[in-house]
Amino acid sequence: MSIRADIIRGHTETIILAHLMKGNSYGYEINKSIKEKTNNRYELNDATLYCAFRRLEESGYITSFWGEGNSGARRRYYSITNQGIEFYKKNIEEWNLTKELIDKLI
Amino acid sequence: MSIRADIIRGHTETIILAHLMKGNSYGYEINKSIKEKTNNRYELNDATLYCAFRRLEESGYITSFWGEGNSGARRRYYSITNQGIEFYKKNIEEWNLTKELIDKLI
DNA sequence: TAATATACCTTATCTGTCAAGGTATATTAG
DNA sequence: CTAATATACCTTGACAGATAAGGTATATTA
Repeated sequence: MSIRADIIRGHTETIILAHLMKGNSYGYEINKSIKEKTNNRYELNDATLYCAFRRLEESGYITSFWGEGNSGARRRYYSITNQGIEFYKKNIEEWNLTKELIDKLI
Repeated sequence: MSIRADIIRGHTETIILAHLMKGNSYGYEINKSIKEKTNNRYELNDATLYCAFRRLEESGYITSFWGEGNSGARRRYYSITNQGIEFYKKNIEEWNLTKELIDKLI
């Protein structure tokens, strides 16, 4: 069983930030991690992922830089900002409230 | 604290069906019930609600009929179908899986 | 040498939600 | 009696996040 987009919608940014809370990372790695953590039951669409990076960076929640090293394909690394950390924490609280409310409603 | 639309998105139909699982009802009543159950922390936008009714009826998950009785404003009642009950149960399972996955990811 | 994995990006389209507008009736407060 | 509020439904246009489908480029493995 897989999950509809509308159900995950709105959590994409929080999922990315959660990963960045544990250290800098890049798109491909984050998505692989999502796949692994969910035992292949979920992964982000490429476009969704990179779109979310743009939004997060524009909002000041992450910063980006091209990775050093000349082996392999180039990587754009992302780093969470202090604002991003605050935003992440707020989203976690919101998720806990959401679970509570939806469990009451359905 | 309130909840962003994107977080609830996708649950509207299940919330409506959950209400109809307990008996026939109409839009205004369903929305009032949502408000009460969540202590005014959440309610559906009118347009969202009536849009969802259309989708659910087109999909065969609910049927509708105008309420009898000549007191008060007219009401369009909705009734959940067998297909709707199946769909509701599927959505509940999906929600349980979603909670599990998101809790792992964020 | 071909296939696969890594790694990033853009564009057009889809879909649920919402703001803002509307109609109409019944009840309550002044 | 009248104004305000509650009940009850509906439509339209716009928004925003997600997706499909396309692309580029390098490194590794068969």
